[in-house]
Amino acid sequence: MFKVNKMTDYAVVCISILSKQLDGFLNAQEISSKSGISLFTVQKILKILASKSDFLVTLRGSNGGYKLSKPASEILIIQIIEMLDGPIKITSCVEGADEVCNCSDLCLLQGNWNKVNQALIKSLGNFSVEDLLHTEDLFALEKKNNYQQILN
Amino acid sequence: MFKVNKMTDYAVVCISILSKQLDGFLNAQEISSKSGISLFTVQKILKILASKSDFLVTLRGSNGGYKLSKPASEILIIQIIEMLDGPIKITSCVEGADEVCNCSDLCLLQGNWNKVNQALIKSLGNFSVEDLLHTEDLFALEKKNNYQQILN
DNA sequence: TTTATTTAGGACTAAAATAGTACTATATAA
DNA sequence: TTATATAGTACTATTTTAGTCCTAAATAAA
Repeated sequence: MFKVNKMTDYAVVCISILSKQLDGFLNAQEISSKSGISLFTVQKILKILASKSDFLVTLRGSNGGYKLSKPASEILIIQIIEMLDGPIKITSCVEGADEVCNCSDLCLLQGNWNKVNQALIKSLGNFSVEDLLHTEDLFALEKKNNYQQILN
Repeated sequence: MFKVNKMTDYAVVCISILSKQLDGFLNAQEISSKSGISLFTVQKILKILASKSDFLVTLRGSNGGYKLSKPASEILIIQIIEMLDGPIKITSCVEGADEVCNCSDLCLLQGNWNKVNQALIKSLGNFSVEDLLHTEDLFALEKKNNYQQILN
C-alpha cells in the first residue's frame, strides 16, 4: 500500500506531545506514557530525529530528555517522512533513485514519474505538525499555503 | 520508503505499450518482450487490471490478448495505484483505515492525517498515463489540470 | 568523586509486505 | 478437436519494516 511507515506516524505523535511542553525536558519514558507508544519505539524514533533534525534539543542524565527548539508550526511533515522513511521517490524510475530501472532502455517512461514525485513533494510540503493538531477546512489550508504562493 | 510498489510501475509500462497498439490485441508474451518485464509478472499484472479496471479488453485463444478501450490520457495513475496497491492511506490513522490506531484514545492526531491524504489523492489525480509518456513543463501541466478547476 | 539517570549508537530478531513463480481451469479461434 | 491464451488462485522467496536489546557516553545530583 502507498503509505509512510509507522515510525513516521509515531514521530508526529511524539513531536506533538513535546510541543505541548513549554518548559524543561521530557524524557522518553514520559513520552511513552503520554502517547501509549512503547518505550523502545519512542527511544528509537527520538534518537533518529535528534541526530537528523534541527528542531530537537537533547540532554542526558537526571532530569534530561528532549525538547523542541521550534514551534510545531515550523516542523514540516515532509521533513519527518524524509528522516524516518528516506527520500520521497514514488518509484524506482524517479530521477536520482538508487536502483537501476528494471526496464532499462526499453522503458518508455524513464524519468517521467519524476513529475508525479515533484507534485507529491509539493503537496506534502504544505503540512506542518501543527496542521495535524487541529481540524481545519482543507481548502482554506491549501489555499493559504500553496495556491497563493504559486499563482502570485 | 514512501513509494508505490513495483507492480504499479510495471503496469504503467504495460499500459503505455498497449496504448501504442491501435489495432488488434497484444498478448502477454509480446508485452513482456517489448517491455523487458518477465512474462509471469506481465501476466499477473494484466490479470489484475483486467478484472478491476474498465479500460482493458481481453480475448482468450489464438490471436487473443489485451487491448485498451480508452486512450492513455483517460487512464489515471491513481486508478492504477489503487488497483495494484490498494486504497491510498498515508497512515493507519487515516479515516476508513482497516487497522485500529495504535495510539487509541491517547492519539492527539486521530483523523487529521486525512487532510494530508486528501491532498495527496488530489495531487495524484492530476496525472494520466499519457502525462507520463511525454516530458512537459510541470507547472503548465498542474495549472491545466488542477488549479484552474479549483479556483474557477 | 561516585552513583544514578538518561540519551547515543549499533546490532539483532521477528513480523509483515512485496515480488516472483507455478499450477489448473476456462474460453476462443482455427 | 486441438492449440493458444487468459483467469484464478496458491505458494515460496525476498525484502522491508517493526520491535527489542545491549553497551557506551554524557550529565546532574549525592
